[in-house]
Amino acid sequence: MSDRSTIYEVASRSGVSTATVSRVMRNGDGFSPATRDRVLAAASELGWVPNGPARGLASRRAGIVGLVFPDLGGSGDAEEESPLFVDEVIRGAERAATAAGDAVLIVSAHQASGRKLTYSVAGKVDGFVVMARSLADHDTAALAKTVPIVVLANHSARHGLDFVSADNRGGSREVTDHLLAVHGYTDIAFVGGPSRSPDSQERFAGFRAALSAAGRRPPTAPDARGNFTEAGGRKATEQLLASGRRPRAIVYGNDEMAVGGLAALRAARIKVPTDVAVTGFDDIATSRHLRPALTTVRQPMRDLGERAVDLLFARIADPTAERRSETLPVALVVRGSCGCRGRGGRVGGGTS
Amino acid sequence: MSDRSTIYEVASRSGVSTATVSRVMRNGDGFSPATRDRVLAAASELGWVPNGPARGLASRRAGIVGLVFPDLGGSGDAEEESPLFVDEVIRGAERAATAAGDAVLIVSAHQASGRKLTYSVAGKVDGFVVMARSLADHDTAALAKTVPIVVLANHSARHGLDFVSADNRGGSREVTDHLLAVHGYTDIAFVGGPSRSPDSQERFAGFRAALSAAGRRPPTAPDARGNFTEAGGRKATEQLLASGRRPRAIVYGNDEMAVGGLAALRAARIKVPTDVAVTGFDDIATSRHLRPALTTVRQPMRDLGERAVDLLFARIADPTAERRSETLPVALVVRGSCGCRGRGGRVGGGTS
DNA sequence: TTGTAGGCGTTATCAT
DNA sequence: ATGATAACGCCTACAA
Repeated sequence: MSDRSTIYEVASRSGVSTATVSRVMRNGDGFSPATRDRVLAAASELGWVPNGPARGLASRRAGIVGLVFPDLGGSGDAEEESPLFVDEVIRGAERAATAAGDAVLIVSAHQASGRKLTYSVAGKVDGFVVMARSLADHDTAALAKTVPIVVLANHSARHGLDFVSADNRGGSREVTDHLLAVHGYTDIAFVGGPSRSPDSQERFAGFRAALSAAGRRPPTAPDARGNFTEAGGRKATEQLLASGRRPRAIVYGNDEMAVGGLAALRAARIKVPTDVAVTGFDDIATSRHLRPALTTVRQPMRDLGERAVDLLFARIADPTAERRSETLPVALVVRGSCGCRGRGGRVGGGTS
Repeated sequence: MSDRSTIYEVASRSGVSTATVSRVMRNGDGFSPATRDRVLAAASELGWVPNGPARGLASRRAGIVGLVFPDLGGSGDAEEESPLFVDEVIRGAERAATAAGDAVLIVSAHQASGRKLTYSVAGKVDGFVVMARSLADHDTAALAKTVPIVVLANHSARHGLDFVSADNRGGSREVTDHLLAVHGYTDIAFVGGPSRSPDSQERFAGFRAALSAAGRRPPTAPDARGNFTEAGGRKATEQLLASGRRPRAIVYGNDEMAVGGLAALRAARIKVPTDVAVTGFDDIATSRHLRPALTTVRQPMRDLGERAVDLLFARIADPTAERRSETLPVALVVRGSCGCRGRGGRVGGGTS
């Protein structure tokens, strides 16, 4: 009730040594079924569970992996970034960690507090999965000197860190191809995310690749940019329209911006997809409820989290192994905003 | 690089004792600025951070709080429950914990694996915040015998556990009042959630209270029930219509079901809000993008997480203190689905 | 302001 | 199959 009991009490209560209790609690072998039952019974009666810290200290493994994700500026009412993405990744990570008997410690990082905040928990985990844009590059690098790390983003190749990412480029190319090939649209605008965002860069690259492959000359820069938020997408679209541009289709860097874009287009009395087709990237929950429903690209968010944790475990197991990375396939989700009829489901597989 | 250094190395490298290094790392006082700098420099050079487990063992505090949330059946494509709620709570908890220098460990619990899963991490944390419907009641009770717990749900009063919840009853009563007083609707149906869900029960109670206060005789049971999912809401609505009932308004137990309901009504060629008004509960992200946008009740999800963690800290600090509980106010969010014009924002405050 | 030393509750190594 | 018994890395009185 008050003071938690220890392995000693459980040991004496069940008439065995602490070593045996330890063995039983670790599900290993080296004890008879009878002994096992006695120990478990004693533990249960005392409401005892092995002390994590003591365990971690002795075994040199906390049994906890940390997940650093970008702080979604909870202050205002403006959704700074798609929360869904983060949450799904968290779930995937939790699943993979649990499967391996570990737990997940979450850390929200505001770019600023990055270093300090992260160090305060670095000692509590066996390693970190660091999501893109949660830490400044140099902070990530510094952190990597203290504990094993796997980055969840496109780049970081230059940092020599393990990483896993979605095939942003391939997905972007796929939607663009769809617009080009299936609908025959040729004048397509691209509304990108932050210029420094690797994801944003990759998606633009995919857009360009599709255009090039179709024999068209791709632009050297996005027609407009937003910060991956709904408001940003609206503003970027307004600018695009204000500049006099009237593309037949607009490829947005992500769903949230597409949502904002849809609002801007509606305000400008431009019909979607009749006058202009629209596509996004991410497939957030809202997308299928819009009208027209948004044609977009779905990322395997859960899988991203899982794979990142798996790579982390591998890295922890062998700190000197060669650098590894994985790119997960994405899937085109065709709905109404591109001009296709009905609310069709996913189409095609991913890219490698 | 390979083996992590210890406090001893940092101590000798900076020419002080381990006690002093410890003091510096805990941000306490009792050391000169010069010493502080030397220690920090040494630590930085060695890439050293205090070993969490060792620290936890010695101080008897892991510096970690656990958050148990319901497993959102990641298997199928059906969203079993509003993920937003869980995620926002997680964020709130993370914030409160961080503010106190602690970290948050997340644990997804499938009703089944509840006991086992949870015990495997019970030793790693100083206490748990257990979200509603993540653990069976008896598992929660059992867990509470091992570590301090705060429940995030309406009931649990009977278990004598601390808890924090949103004012489900008040919010439900408020939307219903709105339908009654502002719109003058009298024939209002209620589509509830799982009968065993405390949230569901409270919301129905609020619905009844509003009706009673308006001099109408409230039903003894919801007109239909769903499992808080979109599919469930659709099905429940179809049943309602199939039974021949044609209410002037439908109050749904949550937003997801309202979304499904909207689809069912559309399929039945029943116009919202012209023919029938609709309201939800939760204010999920999708709600404001629907058309008509959904009138609903917003819960202070983030705050719920924060308060729960705060209560947990208090409980950890004083295990023998009296039981405490808190009910947080909710806010009515009036949009188009109830019949109000435009996309008005929030209205009124909460209830106590 | 700083140092000394015992102990925190397990795990893991060696025995038996 | 089961026991002794050193670590494990840090905190925290207690001293100085």
